[in-house]
Amino acid sequence: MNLKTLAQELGLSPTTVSRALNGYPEVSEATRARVLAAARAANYRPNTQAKRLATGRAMAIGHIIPISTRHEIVNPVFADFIAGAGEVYARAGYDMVMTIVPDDQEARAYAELRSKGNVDGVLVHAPKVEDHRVTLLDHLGLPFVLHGRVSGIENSYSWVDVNNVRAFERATNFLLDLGHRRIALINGISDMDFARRRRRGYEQALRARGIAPDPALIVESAMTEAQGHDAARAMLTLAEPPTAFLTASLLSAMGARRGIEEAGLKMGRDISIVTHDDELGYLKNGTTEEPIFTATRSSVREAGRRCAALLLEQIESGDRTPRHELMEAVLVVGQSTGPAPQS
Amino acid sequence: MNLKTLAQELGLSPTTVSRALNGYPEVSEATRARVLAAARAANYRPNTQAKRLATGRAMAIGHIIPISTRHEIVNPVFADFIAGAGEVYARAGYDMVMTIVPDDQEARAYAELRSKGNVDGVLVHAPKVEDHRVTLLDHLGLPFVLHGRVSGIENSYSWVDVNNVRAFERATNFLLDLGHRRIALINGISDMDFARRRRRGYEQALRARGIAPDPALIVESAMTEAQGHDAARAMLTLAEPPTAFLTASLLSAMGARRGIEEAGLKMGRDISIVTHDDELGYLKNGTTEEPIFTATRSSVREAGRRCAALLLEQIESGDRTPRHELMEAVLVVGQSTGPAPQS
DNA sequence: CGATCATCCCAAAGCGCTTTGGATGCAACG
DNA sequence: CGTTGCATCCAAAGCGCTTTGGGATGATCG
Repeated sequence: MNLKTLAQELGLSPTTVSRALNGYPEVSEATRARVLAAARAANYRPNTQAKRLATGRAMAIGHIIPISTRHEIVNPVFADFIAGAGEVYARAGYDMVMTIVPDDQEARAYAELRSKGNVDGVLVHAPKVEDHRVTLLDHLGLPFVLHGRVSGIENSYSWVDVNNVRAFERATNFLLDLGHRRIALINGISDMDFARRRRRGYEQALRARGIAPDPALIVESAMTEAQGHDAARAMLTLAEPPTAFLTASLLSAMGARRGIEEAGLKMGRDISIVTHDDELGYLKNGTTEEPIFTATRSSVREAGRRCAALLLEQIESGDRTPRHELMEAVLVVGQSTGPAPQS
Repeated sequence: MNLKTLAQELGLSPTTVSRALNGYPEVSEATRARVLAAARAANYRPNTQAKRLATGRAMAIGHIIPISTRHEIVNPVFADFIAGAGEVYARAGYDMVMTIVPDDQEARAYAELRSKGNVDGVLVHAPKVEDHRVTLLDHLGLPFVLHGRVSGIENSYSWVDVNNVRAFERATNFLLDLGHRRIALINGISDMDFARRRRRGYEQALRARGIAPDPALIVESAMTEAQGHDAARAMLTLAEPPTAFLTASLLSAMGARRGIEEAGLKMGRDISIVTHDDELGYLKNGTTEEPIFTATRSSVREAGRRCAALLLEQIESGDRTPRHELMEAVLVVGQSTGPAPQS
C-alpha cells in the first residue's frame, strides 16, 4: 500500500493525501478525517526511504562504537546509555543506527555516515582526553553531542556530562572527614576524559587537606571486577596500606570488596569503599534506600536521555550554538564506609 | 556531490557512472577506472536513501529492544551480542537499526518496521518460552533469526542457540561426579526459554542418578549479583544446605561467592560453584587459561556474529527455508569446584 | 561488401514521497 | 455584476539513485 493507490481509492490526489496525513492546513477537516480513516483501515505507513529522500532528513541518529582489537572490551555502560537515548529517539520518531567499527577506522566511519547521508547527527561516546572526533565532526559539519567532555581541546561543542571532578572531590572529602588519610584510587583507563577528571577531583581534595597524592595508591585501568580485586590485593600488602578505596565503577568496587575480604578484613569496618555508581540496570548497588556501597550516584540512562534530547533539539531547531548540561552526582551513604581505624 | 554532477564532470551519463561504480560488465575497464578515480577524488558516496528507494533494499537489520516498565533491566548480554552482530553487518555494508520500545508495544514496533520498510530483516533477542514474536514475524513476512529458541511453539524458524540443556546437564554431572548430591540451581527468569532449558538439563542429570530435584534448591529470577548473593545466603541456612551451586551467569556466581564467604565458608573447598559464562567483554572469568569459576563457556559475541551471518545469508539468497545453528558450550575447570565435603 | 554481433554507452522511466505553483469554486465586497 | 480573497484541491517537478530498452560504433564473418 502506497500513497498513490491510497489516493486513487479515495478519489484524491497524492498531494492532498500527503497533506492530510502530515497535518497541513490546506485541506478541509472533512477530507482529512476521511483520509486518516482510510489510511488506518489500509494500515498505510509512508515508506521511510521515499520520505527521507524527499525531505532530505534521515530521521536517524548515528552511534559509532569502535571495537578495539587489543582489549576488546565492550563498555558495560553502553547498554544502559543506549536504552536511555533510544527511548527519546523512539518517541520523536527517529531511528537509532549503530555502527560497529574497528577503532582504527572510526574517522572513516564518521565521514561515510556523513556523505552517505544516513543520519542527521551523531552521539559521541566515551571521549578521550584528546579526542580528534570533535574536530573531525566540526569539520564534517555533522551535528553531534558528546557524552562527556574533552579536556585537551579548544573547540566548543555540545555535551552532557557528570560533574566528575566534583563527585570525586566530595567522595574523597567524605572519606577524609571520616579520618581516612591513606585513600587509594582505583580509576578507569587514564586516556579517558572522565577518568582524568575523577582523578583531578580526588587529588584536589587531598591537596586541600595538605595530603600529597601517592602514586602507589593510584591504579588506572579497565574497570572490571578483576581490576578491583587485584588492585586491592596488591595495595593491602603495602607497607602503609590504604584504609579506604575510591573506585570508578561498581564492578571494581565488588572486586575490591572481594580482595578486602580475602585479606581477612571487613569492609566498612577495617576498610572503607566509596564507588561511583552509574545505576546500570543489571548492576544495582543494593536498593535506593539501602545501598550496599557508599557511592556517587548518577544515572547513565538519564544521561542518555538528555544527550538524545539535546541532539534532537539542535537538529530540529537548526541552531548550532553549543549547549551543555552538567549533571551532579548524588552522594549516597551505604554500608561500605566507616571511620578510619585507629592504628 | 551526487551522481549527476559527477557524471557531468566526467562527460558521461549517470547510467554509465552508476554501472561503473557498481561493477556491472557493460562498461569498459578503461572508463571504469576513470570513474573510480574521479569518485575517489571527489569523495563521492552514493546517497543511501536514494539507493534504498531505487533498489527497494533497506540495507539495514533491525533489533527491537523491549524495555519493561516493571523491572527495567537492560540485558547485560546485550552489548556483547550487538558487538558481534554489528561486526558482520558492517563488513557486509548493512546498517544496524535499534528500536527501544516499551514492551507492551513490541508487536506494533515490528509491524511498523515492516510496513515502513526500513529494514530487510530483524534479529530477535531473548525469546520467552511461549513467544508470540515468531508467529507475528512469520505473518508479517519479515525475514528473521532468533537468538535462542522457543519451546512452546510449533512454527519452524531460523535460530542460533547454545545447547543449554546439554551444558547444564554436563555441569550437573560434573558436580555429581565430585560427590555432590545437594546441588542448587540459581537460574534466570523462568519465562525465558534459555532458563527453561537449563533447568531441564539440570533436572535430567539429577534424575538420571536417581535424585529428585528439590524445589527449595531452585531459584529463578533476574541474574544479578544480588540474586546470587541472596539465594546463596538463604539456601545455606537450610536444614540440609546445598554443597554446590549452579548459576546461570557470572554475576550471579559472584554474588553466590560473596554469600558463601559471608557464611564463613570457602568456595572450592566447602562449597562448589559452576556457572555459565557468556564471555562478556567487561566481565571476565579470570583468564582463558586460569578461570576463576568452573564454567560452561560460550561466547555470546560469537553467537551474535553467527546470528547476523545467518540472517544476511537468508536475505541475500532469498532462501527462506529455516536454518539452525547449535553451539556447544565448553566446560572449563576453575578453582570454584572440588569434591563434596564429607558430612 | 553487407549482415551480424559484441561492446560500450545513453535517454528515460521509475522507486514513493514532498512541495511548488497554480487551478477552481464560492462567498464576500464595493 | 465584476472583483477580490479564501478555502480546497491538483499537476508536475524533484529528491538521487537504479535499471530497462535501445542506439551507436566497430569488429567479425560469410
